[in-house]
Amino acid sequence: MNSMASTSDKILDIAQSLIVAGGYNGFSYADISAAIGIRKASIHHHFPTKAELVAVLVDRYRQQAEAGLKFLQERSSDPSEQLQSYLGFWEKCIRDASLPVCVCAMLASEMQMLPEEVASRVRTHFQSLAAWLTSLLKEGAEQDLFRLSRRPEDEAQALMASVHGAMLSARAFGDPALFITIANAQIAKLQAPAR
Amino acid sequence: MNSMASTSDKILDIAQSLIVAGGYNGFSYADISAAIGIRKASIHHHFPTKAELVAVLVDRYRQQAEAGLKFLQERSSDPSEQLQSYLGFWEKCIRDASLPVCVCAMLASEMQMLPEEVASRVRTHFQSLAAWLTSLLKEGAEQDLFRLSRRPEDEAQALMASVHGAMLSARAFGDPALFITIANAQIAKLQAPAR
DNA sequence: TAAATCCTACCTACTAGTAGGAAGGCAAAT
DNA sequence: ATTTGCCTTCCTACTAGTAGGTAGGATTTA
Repeated sequence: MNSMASTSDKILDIAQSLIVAGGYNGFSYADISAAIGIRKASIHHHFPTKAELVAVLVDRYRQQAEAGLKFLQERSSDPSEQLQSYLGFWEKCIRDASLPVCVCAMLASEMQMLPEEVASRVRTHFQSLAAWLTSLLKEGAEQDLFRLSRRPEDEAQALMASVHGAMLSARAFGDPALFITIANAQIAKLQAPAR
Repeated sequence: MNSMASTSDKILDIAQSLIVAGGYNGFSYADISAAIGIRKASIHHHFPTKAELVAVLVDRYRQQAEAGLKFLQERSSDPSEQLQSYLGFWEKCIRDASLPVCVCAMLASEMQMLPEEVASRVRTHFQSLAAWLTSLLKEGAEQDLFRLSRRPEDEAQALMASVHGAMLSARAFGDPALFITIANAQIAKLQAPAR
């Protein structure tokens, strides 16, 4: 499966795992070169500059994310279930360390020194995720599954922040289980107010 | 005031502002050198290695943070007020860009490739902040100011995650106001369930 | 044959870190 | 009082290694 992946995809795969480990400044072409057994210059053939590489990487990540969210929407019409699936996805990624943190969350922390072509794409991902969560909360509120104490837009921002913060805490404490603990506490706040 | 600060303090000040901008791998001795008009070798005199520099920096940051939190506790016995002051402090830091994000939150994102002497200190800060928030929430719950839907420890983790995530979102969107919007939404969830 | 892919070999700029000396402050010995 | 010597601070000059990136040739694929 990995052996028949194209070289450029392999490059992006490795780059992504290096970015989630150490951010934009935490990896080099030499690192990728060593990881997939290809020379530095060959990587430059596929991605002339580092900024371009990461820009393409974020585009690919955003596409995958949007496809994934769309899939969740289509699989279940229950907003509560969709939210559970979304958080379950991340729980799995964090538990098996396949993607211990959102690529864009990682890059967002370095926003101030990111090349503009990367920064703008990270912003776009944040916007699209916020929009997805907003419509999810809106629907959930209409179906009386969630009780919102703020505008759906603001609640979505709060939820997104919780998820990103939970990833950070899980990483800081070296405890993957902490992610779902925090996420569940947040869900409880969305559902509890009724009782 | 800055002119009578010791050289090593000036080094730490600059290093801190560089770290919150771009993380551990986002600054170099040359950057500090250029910023305070001292040679690279002189910085190595004060802090032999980069890991040592950042370790001392985190120690200083943690001391300042703990002193600040203690001060908030002493200034007001009202947990609700203490929480407001804590969030107000960060709102100001983010608004005037003096400290747009917690140093340890920044470093935590790079946890996996941090020197152990730095990583352990970052963990310690997270623990001490979580402990402070836990006792704050516990007190608030006893005084019927907060309604907790989970153990105080878990609620504290959720709150801390929200704060860190809010910092990240404010940065990603380039909108300092977003921090307090998210923070207020979180406070509302702590207070609202009663009605 | 032509394009895509990957290579060797190289570039300049920068990385953290070191060796060793100059300048100044300070305190004890003269 | 002045000299001696130590200590701190900062310097110039340098190291080995790494950063992103390039030129141009070889090999593979269509």
